[in-house]
Amino acid sequence: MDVSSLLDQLNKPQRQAVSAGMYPILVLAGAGSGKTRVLVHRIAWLLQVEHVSPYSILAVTFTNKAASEMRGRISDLLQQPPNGLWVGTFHGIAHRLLRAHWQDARLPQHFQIIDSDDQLRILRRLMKLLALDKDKWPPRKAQSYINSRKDEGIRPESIEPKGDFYITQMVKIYTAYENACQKSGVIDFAEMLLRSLELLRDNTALLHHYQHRFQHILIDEFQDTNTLQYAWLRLLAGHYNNVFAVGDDDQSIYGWRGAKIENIQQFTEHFGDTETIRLEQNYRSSGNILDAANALIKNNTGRLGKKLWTADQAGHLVDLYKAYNESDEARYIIARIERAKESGKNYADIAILYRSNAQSRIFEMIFAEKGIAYRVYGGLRFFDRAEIKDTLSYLRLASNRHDDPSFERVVNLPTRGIGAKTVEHIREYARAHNISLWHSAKVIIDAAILPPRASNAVRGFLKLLDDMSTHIHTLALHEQVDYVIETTLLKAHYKKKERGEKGEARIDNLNELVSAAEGFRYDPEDLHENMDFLSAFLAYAVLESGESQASHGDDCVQMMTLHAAKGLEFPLVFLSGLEENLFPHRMSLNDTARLEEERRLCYVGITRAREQLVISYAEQRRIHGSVQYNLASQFIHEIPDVLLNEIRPSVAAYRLQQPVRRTAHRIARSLGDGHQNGRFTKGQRVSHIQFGEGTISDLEGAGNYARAQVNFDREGRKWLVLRYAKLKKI
DNA sequence: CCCAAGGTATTTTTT
DNA sequence: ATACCTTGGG
Repeated sequence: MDVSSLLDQLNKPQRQAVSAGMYPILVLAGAGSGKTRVLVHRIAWLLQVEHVSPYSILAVTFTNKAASEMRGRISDLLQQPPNGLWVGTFHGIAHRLLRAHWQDARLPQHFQIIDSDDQLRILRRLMKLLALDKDKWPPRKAQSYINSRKDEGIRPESIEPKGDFYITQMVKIYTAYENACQKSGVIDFAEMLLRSLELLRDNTALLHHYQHRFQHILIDEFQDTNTLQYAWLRLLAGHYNNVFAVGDDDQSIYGWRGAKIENIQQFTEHFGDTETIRLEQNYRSSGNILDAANALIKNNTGRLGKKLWTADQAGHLVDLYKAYNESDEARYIIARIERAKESGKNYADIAILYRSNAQSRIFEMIFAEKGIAYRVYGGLRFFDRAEIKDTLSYLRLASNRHDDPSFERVVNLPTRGIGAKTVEHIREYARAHNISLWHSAKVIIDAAILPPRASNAVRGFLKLLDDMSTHIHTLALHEQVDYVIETTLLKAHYKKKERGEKGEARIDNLNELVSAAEGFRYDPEDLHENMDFLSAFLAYAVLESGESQASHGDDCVQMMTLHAAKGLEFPLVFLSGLEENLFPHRMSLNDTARLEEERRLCYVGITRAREQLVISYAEQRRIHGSVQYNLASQFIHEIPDVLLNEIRPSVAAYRLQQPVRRTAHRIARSLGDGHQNGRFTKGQRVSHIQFGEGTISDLEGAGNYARAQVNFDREGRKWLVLRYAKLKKI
């Protein structure tokens, strides 16, 4: 391919980025500015102009979807698949490294990946073992503690509790958890990255090999990297330092799960001689929408700075609808969707975005009422379903019998007379001898420790596993899956246990799993990486269980959270629920950094719209069962009035049907605004029969739903429903 | 072993 | 409101 044609299709800064020299480059790519295009063209440039071997290029993304999109677009541009080129997610690449070097990574050859669900199960069990009261020590807290430490690259050995009891406990749990995983030959998501970082760090020869191999490293969505991923990149890029990072600090919305916006903000400092290129021309949204986005994001501090512009028309103003309540909001939006459909838009071109998942409900109800097709993104994914995970657990045991989490999951599923007591015996023995549950069960049977009935049941289970592994080897993957579903009686179990729709859905899913196995092809690049077909499928199931992001299919209205909307675009976008306490979320109101992340989230939302953006908020909204009265979001006020078209609500009939609520609304509002509620005010000292004395720190709701948040001297903060709490003023 | 009742928490989510 | 989980009884 000739050089000019590669650059011809690009604008000036894009060209500059694609054809930049061999040094660290940061591309600040605004929303809709063609960042994937730049990445793909950069790779083509390296291959065709710089004559870099595909073998020495590594491209890293966060999601499987982004990775496959990139792969597809590279193939399209080159008109052939780029063999030898590594394109994958952080986890996918780490996984590949670990498979290739399992011994150096101190892993069993058939190690398995566990998801956060499995992780939590393990922790629950371990914490029970450590005799920790689960009310005082919630396993979820331990889980997030462990994951956060791993994301920071910290092992338990290097944590110094310094007398802090809480940290001492967490370290104890972290250590026990690590041992348990190691013993079972399983690794969690964060472990995958940490383990591969350590693999490289501790093996000079390996490190040099990969540092020399990957002369060019490209990263997408750089603003989302966490400490560990960043360290991993720096280590791997350490020799050539040819890092090509693409990202947008204004779209960093994953700080709450460890992403460090500082990584992009400090790129220049960390990598020394770098070049920063800004892609500011937007090819997506019309002028007014962009102006609104720019005006909003201007309120954030510490930005790297960037101003989107478009050659496009100003287009429509941003519509703003002030709804009476959430139902009014939903009806208005859906009425507009119907109108848009009539004037020729497809449902699939329309998205409703919201801050939290619970907001989708009211829309769903009205869509159902009107018979309009819709799709909600971000539900339970296929491979996360219980019946699928049950089946996979059997398959995992067939592949690695020491996989304790899987053993625990299916040892008595379907019920086969192995009760809690028996399992406890097996666990006890396993613990005492530091062996896996499967091994323990085997020994226990031979030693005839258990009562005969339990013993027989366990023997039956072990035999099932044995038969399974011997039979399975001669079968094709989908036959293996089918074999397991049938011989373990899982299918029969679901058929019997859950009659009706739910059970049928489960059976369908099991059949679907067989089809998935049948259609499963694995990357030939993995063939030599110590992977058999089954292992590859199991890894795929955990690692790429995805498809929770939008894909257009049937013509239906798209509904999703703002987080799920990142990277997507729609001609018509409804941004709903712009109220204080909801968006920005109440949890983020008191912290500047978090508030700024909410603002970036809003920025992401606005920039999803191509032609028309409609923002809405409700004066009152039912949240957690009680009515709240929120002010319009501060973000609305940050958009200049000249860009907004405020829509006068028509006095709809249903409004008039609810005069009682309206009165209640007025009363509550007058009370709520003064931060008082009936007899109580903020700051009032009160006493409670059970919790003792405290100070009221917040009030909300009205009538029977009125609640007060009380900061108790002994018990801490609690929300109490005034009607029941019987608080006494002091 | 299963079911019902009661208690509790309820932002965002990929791998 | 509601979904999820725990716990207690049959």
